[in-house]
Amino acid sequence: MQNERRLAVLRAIVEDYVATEEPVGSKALVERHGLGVSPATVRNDMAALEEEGYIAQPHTSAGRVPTDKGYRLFVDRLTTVKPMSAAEKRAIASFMAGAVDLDDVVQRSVRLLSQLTRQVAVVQYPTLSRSTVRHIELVALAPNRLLAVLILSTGRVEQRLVELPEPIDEDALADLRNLINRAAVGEVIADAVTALGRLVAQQPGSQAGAAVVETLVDAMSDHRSDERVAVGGTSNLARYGDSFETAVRPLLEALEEHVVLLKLMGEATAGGLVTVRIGAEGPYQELAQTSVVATGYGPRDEALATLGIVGPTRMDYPGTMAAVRAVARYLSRILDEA
Amino acid sequence: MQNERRLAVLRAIVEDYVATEEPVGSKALVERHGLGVSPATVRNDMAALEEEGYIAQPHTSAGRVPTDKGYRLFVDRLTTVKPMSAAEKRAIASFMAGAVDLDDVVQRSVRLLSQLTRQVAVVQYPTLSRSTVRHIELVALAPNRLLAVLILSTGRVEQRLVELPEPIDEDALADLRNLINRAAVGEVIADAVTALGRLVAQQPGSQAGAAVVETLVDAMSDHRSDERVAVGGTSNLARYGDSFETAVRPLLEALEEHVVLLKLMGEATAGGLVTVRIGAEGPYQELAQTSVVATGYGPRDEALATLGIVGPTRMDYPGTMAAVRAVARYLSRILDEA
DNA sequence: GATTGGCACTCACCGGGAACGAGTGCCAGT
DNA sequence: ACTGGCACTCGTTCCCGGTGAGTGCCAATC
Repeated sequence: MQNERRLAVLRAIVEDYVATEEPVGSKALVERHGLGVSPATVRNDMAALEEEGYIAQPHTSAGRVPTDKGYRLFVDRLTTVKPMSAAEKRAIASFMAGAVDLDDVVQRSVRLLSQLTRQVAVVQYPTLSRSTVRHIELVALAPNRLLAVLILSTGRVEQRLVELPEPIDEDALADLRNLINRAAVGEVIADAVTALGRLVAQQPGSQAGAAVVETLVDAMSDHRSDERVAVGGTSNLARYGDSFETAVRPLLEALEEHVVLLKLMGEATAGGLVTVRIGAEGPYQELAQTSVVATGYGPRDEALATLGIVGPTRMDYPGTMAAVRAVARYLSRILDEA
Repeated sequence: MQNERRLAVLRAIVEDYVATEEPVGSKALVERHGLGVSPATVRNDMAALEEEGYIAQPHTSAGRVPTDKGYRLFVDRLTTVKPMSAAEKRAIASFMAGAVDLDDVVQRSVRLLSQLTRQVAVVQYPTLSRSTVRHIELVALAPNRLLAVLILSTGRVEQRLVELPEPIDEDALADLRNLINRAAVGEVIADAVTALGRLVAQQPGSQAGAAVVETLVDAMSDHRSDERVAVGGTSNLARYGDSFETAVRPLLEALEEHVVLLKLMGEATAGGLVTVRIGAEGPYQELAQTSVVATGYGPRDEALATLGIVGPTRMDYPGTMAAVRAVARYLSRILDEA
């Protein structure tokens, strides 16, 4: 891939195909983009591009369509990230303003992202693993039953019922609460788990304490809760038009299996870097027709969790990447403030 | 509608059409169901049924298809609720066992319901309005900033940040916590709101208290949180086959608009009563091709919230109704215990 | 009066063929 | 290296006749 014009032709093909959804021919190309050469010349370039695997034709006597490899080259070398306009930025800000809690923030983000990109948006809730304990509350519901509430730095709240082997009175409960909070508050989850373990080892007497700690440790190491995601904009799937059995069904299934979904989104990347997975590059061959545009987010650009969109390989990559990055940035900023 | 056999014919048509997805003709009818009469007789009955609007033919020389009115008669008079088998009951119980919190319970319910019915399942979270306050916790995050956590009888937890106009110390916070809890715990939301209001009126001094109460009252009367629903089984939409623009897109859109969705599900009905809305009977004409099977659930059969499925008018109503009822019953029982 | 067998009729659903046209590859000329 | 010309491919569309499922009606039967 050296020839300059060939790249221009590839770019033009991608842009046209994304816009029209139809295989693009040499004539239409020179007309719509000011390539300054004749269709025949473009045809030669197209033959070369096809030879190298960047484009393909669905059948003889049809125009060309970008392959996964073609899209890949396009996003790697032919795309300049277009920054969001001031109006768009304002729209984002006003959309996110007024969120009351973490749930709300995440919900708004998916919605925003799906509207900006007109694709299915996915936002993972901030992982437990790297957040710190802000407070642990124990609420007596009955003499031998209490509710443990775990409040994390990201604003996440986990709650668990604890059945006690023996009743506990208010004073003992207050002591326990102090003890636990002193050990865990401010610690990263992993450290909090070990600190709480040590606590039990030091005080073999308290059965109630042991039960509470067990539940807390359980909640902290529950990786299921790392799998929480919010999904939005599924109605955009209706635009897939053809190929329902082959594209939409597996995607809908993936969207319900959060583990699968998170694997699909891939590792969260920090610092404004947006990951693009095109078609068969992803881990599931049933989803060979879908691409993922994702990035990480979190306070102080820490990539606590992933966020992004899932859509057909035929999509507006530059615009989508810009939107994903912008939303991740706003979301991170909000977590910074909280 | 008096003739006994005509009803049998209608029932047979509905059952066959639901099973085969194809317009059913007179000959196939007498063959598959032991009607004991000739096709010609059935044709006469069918002509009468069509006259009365219970069935229709897509075009001349095609079989008959039930109309909304036909389905309506079918579910009203021709259907006997088939109880779940023991195996199914066991499957349900094991599926729901081991849920750790309210979120988890609701998630499992949607999943279960969508698998049982092979339709899109919807479960509304228990409404705030009729639940009682179990505990209110105030956690100091900074001298002039605290987190208010509202724990309700259904297991729901709402949390809000409160910015204080002036710093507050630990003792004052403890006092405030006691005061608030004494006023609100055990009360229904509406009563708790008035009780808290009275509290502020009696103690005009405390600005911090006023701020906290304001936030709490706000959270309690926030009707947005009544609109929380969980949706599952969307991949079953892929089975719609034809009619994507007309049926699937509006449905996907409705599923994202929780307000719309709840209106669609209708009023929650208690006591094992299952509501069926067929096609155009619902409030949205874009969803004229979809039916809703729903019921209420809640502790002590109180209908705190709605749960059900959304699917094509052409569905297995008896089986679906049984599944919806069974899941609602289990869910209610779990809330009873909590 | 209800039921039935017979029969003509309708009409969606193929399958095949012809016309069309977008798009290509190649080649000779500039 | 580019371009105009040209033959060729092949999917798409339209038309058309055959087929068959299903109907409505009628006269005959129980």
